[in-house]
Amino acid sequence: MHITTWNVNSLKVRLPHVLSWLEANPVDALCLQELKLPDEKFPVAEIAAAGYRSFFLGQKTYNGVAILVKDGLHVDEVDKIHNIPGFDDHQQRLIAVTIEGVRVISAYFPNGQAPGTEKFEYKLRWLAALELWIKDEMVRHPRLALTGDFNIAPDDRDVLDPAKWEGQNLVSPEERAAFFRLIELGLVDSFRKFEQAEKSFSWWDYRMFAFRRNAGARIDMVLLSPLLASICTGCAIDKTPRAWEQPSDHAPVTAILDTAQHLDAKV
DNA sequence: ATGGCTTGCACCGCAAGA
Repeated sequence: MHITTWNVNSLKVRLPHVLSWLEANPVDALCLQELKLPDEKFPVAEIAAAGYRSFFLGQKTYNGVAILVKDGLHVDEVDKIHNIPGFDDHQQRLIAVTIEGVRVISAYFPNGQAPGTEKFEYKLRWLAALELWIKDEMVRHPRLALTGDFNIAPDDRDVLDPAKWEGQNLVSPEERAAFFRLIELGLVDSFRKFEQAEKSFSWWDYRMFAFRRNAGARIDMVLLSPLLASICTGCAIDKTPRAWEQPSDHAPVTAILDTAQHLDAKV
């Protein structure tokens, strides 16, 4: 099973990219963030024509998340979740479905603006609620993938110039501590399970020729429960769509799970 | 250097992203 996360920064603008990327990369689940459109404008038909079912939670202008599931895969209909249970939020930032027994979560973590701001406080509250829910969810779903735009660069390797970033949003000690509390729950950063090129990033600012200079950050991730991590055979960032005309500022990140191996192991 | 791009909204400049 191939699971991808991609912050598309407007699904309306990026739909052609999503469709051509899927044609070349027919993954099983494509988790999207920053749809920036209300549910009534979600391009269900176009995505269905490409062979995918859409599960989505949108809103006007901001946020919005979705999971596109390849036709033929079983999705547990009663098991859908919209936003973090128990966390009262009008921002649409999380959706979860169960695909072939794998709990797949598409999450758009708050940006946080800057430490000390109200938005940063909201980010920390959101992260605390997420941790609480994920802890329970991992008990209910031993096969769990938490994917999305984390808006946290967990390690100094995950930005081009750590000295420039010090103390700022995305790398602050509070955010990194919240990220490592997820890791302490047992989640594995699938990207770091494998040898990767140095200076591997998933987001590059639109400004200052950041992509050309590779002035980026690795903030988009697929975290896996221990059971899924044990059958994960690879994780990669695909930089190609970032170089397309009118791109998203984020690149898709794909984790590969050898689910057949898992089923054999369970017998 | 609080700028630099890109998007959506709603009116032609603003908020928000990371």
